[in-house]
Amino acid sequence: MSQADEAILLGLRGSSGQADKGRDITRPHDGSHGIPLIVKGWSCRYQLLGNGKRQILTLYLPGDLCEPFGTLPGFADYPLGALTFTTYRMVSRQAVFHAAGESAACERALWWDLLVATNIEREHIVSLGRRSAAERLGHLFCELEMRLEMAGLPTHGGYDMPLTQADLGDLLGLTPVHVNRSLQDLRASGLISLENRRLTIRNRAELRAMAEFDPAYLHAEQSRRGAGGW
Amino acid sequence: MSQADEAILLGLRGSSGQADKGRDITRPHDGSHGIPLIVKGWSCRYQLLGNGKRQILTLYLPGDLCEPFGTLPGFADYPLGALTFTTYRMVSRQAVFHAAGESAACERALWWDLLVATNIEREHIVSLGRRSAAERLGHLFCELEMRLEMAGLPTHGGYDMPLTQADLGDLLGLTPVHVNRSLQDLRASGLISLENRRLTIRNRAELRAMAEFDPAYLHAEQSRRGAGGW
DNA sequence: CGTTTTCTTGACAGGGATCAACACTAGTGG
DNA sequence: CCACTAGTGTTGATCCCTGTCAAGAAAACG
Repeated sequence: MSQADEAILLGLRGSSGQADKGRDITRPHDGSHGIPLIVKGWSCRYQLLGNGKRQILTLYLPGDLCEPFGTLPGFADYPLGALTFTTYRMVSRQAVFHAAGESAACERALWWDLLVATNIEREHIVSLGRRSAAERLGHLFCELEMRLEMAGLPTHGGYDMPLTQADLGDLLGLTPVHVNRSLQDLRASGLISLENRRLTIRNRAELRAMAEFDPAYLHAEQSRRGAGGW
Repeated sequence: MSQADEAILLGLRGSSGQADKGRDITRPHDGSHGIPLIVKGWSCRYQLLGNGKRQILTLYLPGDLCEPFGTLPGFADYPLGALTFTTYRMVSRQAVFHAAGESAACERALWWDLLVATNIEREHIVSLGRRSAAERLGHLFCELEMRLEMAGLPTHGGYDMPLTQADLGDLLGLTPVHVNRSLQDLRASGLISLENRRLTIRNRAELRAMAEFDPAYLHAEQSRRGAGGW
């Protein structure tokens, strides 16, 4: 995708908004506002259960378009909440479709986004189903590093990781207490350090190995390339 | 979607194929064959882990189009395996796009399919992250009942559920042994019966309540309706 | 029928949950 | 500037849900 095409997508018009930490950006049944494009901050789609538990479904970082092609009316089934103070832009479905029609590279970028988002959710399923607590954390930290890098954010010497241990628990299907203890294990193993909401990967190779993190599913090599062979 | 439109989608041309139980229908890097449309049998997309564990990502029932808009070349990241003897048809991406262009209802049906598939994966995440073993099983059985019904397959008086307890474990992130014991609990509670691969829901209301199954995420009411307001 | 797969059961171990304090940090207001 | 408060991180003790290992039944299959 060329700079120009990227500019088209990132420059999509739409009403800007912001949400404080803990507030919802979007809720089911509150009318279709369009597709949120995260400008700053971390947010997530989540589900609340009867017993008060929360499960975070997907994490959105700055630059992420929440659902590239949006939803049909009446399909916004899960709330979108701000995990930190977040600013965003609501772009209309039509604007996105228009951009896709204008440039083949744009359209391809949107498909790419959709498929990578799907893969991220699938890796999430693998983590929740078959990985231990420490492995889930390790996998997440590896994924975040790559995603931030792909979004053009700096990750040299670590990155800011604003999630609380409770957030991590809700994302990875664990209790805050157990997140705490697993983090200590990771620190003790010399794989990471995490203090003041700043995460540093101290031994990337070993961390990736223990978490079985294979970056292929993020298709980073295609994220900024020209149109492929289709 | 009218009968005619549905016929267009279900009647999509493509090379037919079949796979015995346990064999793969599609593997990463084996060239792009198009989009598999399951005709008969149950299949799944899965991932294998280093220690031999398997995690099933999504389950496909007869009539399911595996990824409504297909993937981009080089994006088939997970194998598609047959859980029972399966027959399928490989339809080309172009054919699907052509059908979508021909009829607005067709296009809408494809979007619907994409969004419902996404919701199913998200509920899967919730189950794996926050539900107990018995709840996961209960939720799955409720979901399968609805999906089979939506696909036009009979569910009156129960339905055939060909998955082994090992398959259920790989789907729900559990051990076969624990699946076995949790099933016995569900039977003892009078919620279900499962024998000879036939499942009967004995108390739907209570089963849905204990699993917190809310059918809304499947959007059944829109699956066979005409074009909405978009 | 014999063979393989699947289901069932028992004993035991362990990862993660739960409950409950306490420490630390940061923001607030007097 | 210093309590005061609320949120977050840390730790300990204990419980239990689920995993592991192993062996038999039962069913499916050729």
